[in-house]
Amino acid sequence: MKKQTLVLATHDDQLARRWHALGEGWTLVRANRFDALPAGATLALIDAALPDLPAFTHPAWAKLSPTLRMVFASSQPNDPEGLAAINAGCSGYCHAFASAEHLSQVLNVVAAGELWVGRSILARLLRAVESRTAPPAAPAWAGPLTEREREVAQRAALGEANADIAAALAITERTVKSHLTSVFEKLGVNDRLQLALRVHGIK
Amino acid sequence: MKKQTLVLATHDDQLARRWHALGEGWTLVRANRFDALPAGATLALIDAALPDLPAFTHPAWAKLSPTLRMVFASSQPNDPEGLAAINAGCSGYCHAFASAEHLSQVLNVVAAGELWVGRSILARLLRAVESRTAPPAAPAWAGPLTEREREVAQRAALGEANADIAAALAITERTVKSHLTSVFEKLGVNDRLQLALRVHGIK
DNA sequence: CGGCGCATCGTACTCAAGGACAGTATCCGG
DNA sequence: CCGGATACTGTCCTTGAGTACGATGCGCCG
Repeated sequence: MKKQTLVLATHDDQLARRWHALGEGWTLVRANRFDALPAGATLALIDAALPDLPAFTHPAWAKLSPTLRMVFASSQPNDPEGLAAINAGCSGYCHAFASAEHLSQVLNVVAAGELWVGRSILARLLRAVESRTAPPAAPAWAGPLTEREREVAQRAALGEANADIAAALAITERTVKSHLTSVFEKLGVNDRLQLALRVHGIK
Repeated sequence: MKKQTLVLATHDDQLARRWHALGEGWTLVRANRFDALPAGATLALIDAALPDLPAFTHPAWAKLSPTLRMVFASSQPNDPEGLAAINAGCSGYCHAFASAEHLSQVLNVVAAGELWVGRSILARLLRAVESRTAPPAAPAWAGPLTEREREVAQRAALGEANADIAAALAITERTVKSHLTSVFEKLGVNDRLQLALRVHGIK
């Protein structure tokens, strides 16, 4: 297997020496600045402390990400920064002073085209989706509601007028209002807008 | 480095032979059933097609996960199953017939205490949080709105009454209505509920 | 059987929302 | 200097939403 070129992008000589320790398996190239990333490179380990590092929202990241697989290394990793890095197009996020074994593993994974994020971030991601993949199975808001009330609430929460709901369910507008009154009371809200926010998980 | 024991849990002999190919680096042990997982094992590759596999919600998973690092291997991987597996306590999720190199990588990562999920699931996770962390950064809905209109729209979308918004912004309720009228017109909606759905990314 | 929950429908009332029509003041760029 | 955008305010009016105070019919369970 031919050695792949790995760009070590850091301004910190000490860190650079440390990173050079993971020498086997890679053709190492040093870059002192973000601007100095070699054009043809395909894999880079990027120090969060680089002086000229652009903000994650800067288009430079989007420009690089399609061709360059970037691992963002922070000396003080934290979840928000990690998420931002991944969102910016980085393929990995880890501790800058991690062990050579760990860094190698991260780089191997990323070089293989996968993404790497740590336990902590993954756990946070899972928690985030959990709360939005679970609802469809068990609509938490519909706890004490009856079947009919749920139908009406669902439609009201999507912005349908009472008259439309009545027509759709083949009942009177009066009945729709009746159901909604029950729904409001049971869910402890005052109007259909509050209901909508509740149903859709806002507030 | 002492070889770690890896349990290959599958009922499928063909798959078992295939998995035995990743022999180096592990002490391989075969298990034919979920019930037959060795008590002291610390790492297991589990076939999704196991006949006696309990549902992910079954307590058996929670009982195993603290001591046993499980990689769930499906012959037809899909995101929902992957998410369920991770939520059930598995440390990894991958394709059952993936290459030996790929499986080794997954197992190494998991053995190191990290979690492994594929690009696809990770991307889905990112999208899920993106939509709840990004909005503050780039409110797409506020395209043609003026600064003041945005403030009013934001509050209205959270269910505040016109009078409350007026009080909060130290203006007249009439002015709030005026701004909202502009907002409705610009966003092509009819009332504050539609506005709320738009602002919060529903519809 | 009698109570209870659920779904349905009626009339009447109050009120916030939103639109119609209009006016004043500021600031900025051609 | 004037047109245009923005912010702010006013009055009048219509309408939908929500509530109050009812009523009827049905199925279920003790």
